Amino acid sequence: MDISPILDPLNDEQRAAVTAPAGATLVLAGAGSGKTRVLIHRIAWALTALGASPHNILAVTFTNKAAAEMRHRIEKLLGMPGGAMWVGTFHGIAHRLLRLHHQLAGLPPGFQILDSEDQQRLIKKLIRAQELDDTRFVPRDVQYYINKLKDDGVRPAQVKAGYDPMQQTLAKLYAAYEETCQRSGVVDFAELLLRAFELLRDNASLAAHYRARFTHVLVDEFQDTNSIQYAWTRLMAGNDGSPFVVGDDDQSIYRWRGARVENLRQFSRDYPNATMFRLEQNYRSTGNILDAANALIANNSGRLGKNLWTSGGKGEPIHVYAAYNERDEADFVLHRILEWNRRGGARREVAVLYRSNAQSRVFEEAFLSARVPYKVYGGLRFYERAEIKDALAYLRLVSNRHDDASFERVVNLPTRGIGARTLEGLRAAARQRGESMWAAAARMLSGMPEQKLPGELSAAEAFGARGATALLGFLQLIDRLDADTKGLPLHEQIDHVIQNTGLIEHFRKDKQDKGEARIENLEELVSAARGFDADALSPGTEGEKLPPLEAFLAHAALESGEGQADEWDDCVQMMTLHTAKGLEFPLVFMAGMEDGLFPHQRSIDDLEGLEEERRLCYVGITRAMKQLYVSYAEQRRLHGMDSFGVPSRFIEEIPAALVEEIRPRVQVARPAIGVARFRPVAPEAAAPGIKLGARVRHTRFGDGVILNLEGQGSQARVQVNFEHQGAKWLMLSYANLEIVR
DNA sequence: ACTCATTGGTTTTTT
DNA sequence: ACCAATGAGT
Repeated sequence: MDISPILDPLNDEQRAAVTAPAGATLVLAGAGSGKTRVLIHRIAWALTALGASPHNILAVTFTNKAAAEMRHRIEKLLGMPGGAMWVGTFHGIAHRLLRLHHQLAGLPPGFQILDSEDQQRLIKKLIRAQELDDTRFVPRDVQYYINKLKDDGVRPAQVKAGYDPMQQTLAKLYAAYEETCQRSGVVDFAELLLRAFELLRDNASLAAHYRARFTHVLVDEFQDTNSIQYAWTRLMAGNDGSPFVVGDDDQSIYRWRGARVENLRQFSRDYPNATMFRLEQNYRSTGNILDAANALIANNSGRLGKNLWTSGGKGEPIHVYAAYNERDEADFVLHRILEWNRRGGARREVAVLYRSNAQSRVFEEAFLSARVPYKVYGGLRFYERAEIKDALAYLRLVSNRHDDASFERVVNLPTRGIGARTLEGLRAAARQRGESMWAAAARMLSGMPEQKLPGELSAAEAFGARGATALLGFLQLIDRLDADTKGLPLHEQIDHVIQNTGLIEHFRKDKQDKGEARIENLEELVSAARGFDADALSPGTEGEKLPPLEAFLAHAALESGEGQADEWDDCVQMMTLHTAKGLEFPLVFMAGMEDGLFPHQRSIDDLEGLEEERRLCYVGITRAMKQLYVSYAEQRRLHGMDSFGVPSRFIEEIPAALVEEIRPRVQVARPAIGVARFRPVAPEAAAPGIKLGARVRHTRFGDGVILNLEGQGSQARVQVNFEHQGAKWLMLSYANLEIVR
């Protein structure tokens, strides 16, 4: 086979990495240095020069999108289908393993996947069931606690709760949660990974089988792996196997969800013979943009070290705009985009990046009124919509009666007279016997004589006559749906369920326009099912055939369905900095660059958090190919309150030589000659009594002492050390400080 | 069971 | 400001 297409498009560094000898390999790849390309060409290299077959390849990514792209590009490069390769996300591949070996993994054959919303609802139910104070045990926090333990591989039995009653209760909740999941036959996302890990850890011969098979294990975005993913990768690759991992410690922005950058270092320790490569030549951005990124990230400690360079030119400076407020900022961005447009630039080449989703609003309003098409990424995805999840819950019950989460979701939707009382009785009964709600209901309503446990109530006692009838109706409904749809094609199954559960009527009643949209979404679900082809999604199935309904449900949970339909419309792209990772745009705006917003207030105080924010900023800067605009608002309406901001510290970390400040348009009356703000104004003149050490009062921040003064006239700033809020920089002209004493 | 008012809380996101 | 979740009242 001709290997020139594999090696020719590569630079020296890339080629060295791609042709590395079989064995552990670590590629530190800077932003825009051809990371994915190296991964893909490495696979091609393994298949040609190293004599591997597609059967031997396991390639793991974090997102479905990345996995799909990888498969696509390999097949294109090699000109052949790579069906026998395992290419997928950590979760997808873990899922596949668990389906194949569900018995060894201790799972029922039809187990289903709990997404994080389902998980939270279930946890909430458990907290209530244990009659705990849900202000002390916040479902979200408990969810985080449980997932953290799972990410670290800790099972309930191994939790060290000590004598702290809070910890003990949490540990009890974790145990109860696990029990419920196991009984219901459902698995959450963290559980997929943990089970797959334990499966290999506890079954030496199975692990040996896969190690023998996957002689080439490749991992993308290695800096995003958590402990379990890393441990699993090691089991899969073996200690003397050939893991080929690619990552960039400077782009680690998911520490908050369990990612461990340390895994990059750990890799070198665990594989002392590993070859390491650095990709530092950047093909994306101008020199100025790279210099800015390099300078910024140099402020982080403990980096593995990397300096991006380009053979291209310096390009334009980084533009910094100090907006008066957030609307002025949006206006500014809008006009620059119109200008870009006028000069022949496409809208899809432009990205507006921000720290948090709420910030998109002002831009949307500005774009809307100027009729500039835009697309906001993020937000609710298809399979996460309430009505879709309702329909899926029915389907899940049809497929598995013991799924309590689904049971609770739809037992009274649409309302059929199964109220809180009835459910409480049912929950209590189920808890007492340690069975699912379905099982408890069926048992109590069967009318069969049974042996009662002491203190157990009869159906009539527990639910009342009306509740009992209604509940029986629900059980019969589900059974009927199951019987009526057996053997039907998937989409007809789903259509039948939607038509016969009363969901349509339920949403039709919705007075607002929402009901209509919901019904359309349900119809869309049917057509999604019609187009669903399980084989196309996980090719190379070797006896891992799943009933179509179950395959579809797993698909819905694992791929929440990021619609890529209108990606090619010519729209301005708007998204958070996190979402932007891995993408590139000729023109990039980073908006809302104010301390407290970015870096975010909640990360500002600890070093680790701040460094992660800095990496996020690094990610943002390195998205830009040709032009980068950075902006902040001196005044911003946040949570309904006006507040004054100071420029993000990250702006100052960009060398001044690379920056060109854009002066705000002169407001209101033009000064007669020259620029007023350059006229020296004694601080006293602007604000009497404002001097170092003075005690001042701020309407929001309270009392404090002036630490520092800077700037002149309308640009004057003060740094005040507030008694309760700590030190803050404020614009003197907006801060409205009152001198105390 | 549904409607309306009040309350709390607001980073980032995949799977 | 805005959303979701809760609680009181019809």
